[in-house]
Amino acid sequence: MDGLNPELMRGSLELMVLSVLSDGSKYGYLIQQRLKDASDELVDLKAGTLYPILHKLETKKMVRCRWDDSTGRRRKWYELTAAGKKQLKVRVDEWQAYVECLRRVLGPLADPSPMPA
Amino acid sequence: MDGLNPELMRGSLELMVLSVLSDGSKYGYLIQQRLKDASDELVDLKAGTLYPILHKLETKKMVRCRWDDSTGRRRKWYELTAAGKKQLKVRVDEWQAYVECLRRVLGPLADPSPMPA
DNA sequence: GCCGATATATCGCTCAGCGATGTATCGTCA
DNA sequence: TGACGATACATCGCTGAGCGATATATCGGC
Repeated sequence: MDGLNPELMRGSLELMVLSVLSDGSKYGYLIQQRLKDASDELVDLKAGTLYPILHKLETKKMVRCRWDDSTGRRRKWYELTAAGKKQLKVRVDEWQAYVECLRRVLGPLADPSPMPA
Repeated sequence: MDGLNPELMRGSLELMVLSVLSDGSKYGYLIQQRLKDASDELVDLKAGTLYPILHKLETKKMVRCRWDDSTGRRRKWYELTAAGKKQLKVRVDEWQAYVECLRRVLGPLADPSPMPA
């Protein structure tokens, strides 16, 4: 995590990983890069965060994985399972509900208040 | 927390408490109720969560507080300090940035996809 | 040959949230 | 009157996410 409040990110990292995997299988390091790109450098998942997440997703059968040793670089490719895709939808819905809820709680504070005239 | 993913809420609870205090001073239990109301029952802060947050905000001088023993009910009223109001603005901005960032990361997934025709 | 980037893995710390528990008062209903 | 649920505040200790630190190994460029 970089420019964003790290406390806020807690809980949405798994969603982000699932999301990045939704447009095709990727290996860990690539996921990390894609996430950084997609977020304008704001989300920079540390290795100590990313890999445990991937292992957890694998245990829960949300992703399947396959080692590729054909190049010098050992790479572990991850792909969403059907359960993973379903889970992603659930997580996105949870996220939308959360945002909507916060909007309600924040009330007028949530509105982009322009410079006072 | 009730209908929402509790993992997601982590990190935004303090923001919510500050937010509820922004329209006037309140005591703990009242904050809890207001938050529940404002969120359509979705956010139900437990006492074991709320009071430590308030103590922390007090320690950080984000709120000032005053006991009211005039009624039988011992109540501790909390009020945002100037620093607290400033902090609230910062937190709201962080929240907006976070939401915007997630929208970018989720990409097409973030769009409300209607029933397929 | 050294260094930074690529690539994965694990251990252990920190800290937020919260369940459990404790205390005390109030209003209501039997 | 006594029981019970709501009001009102507090603290202890557990769980689990995130991550810093550390380890290992390969690759390309200078």
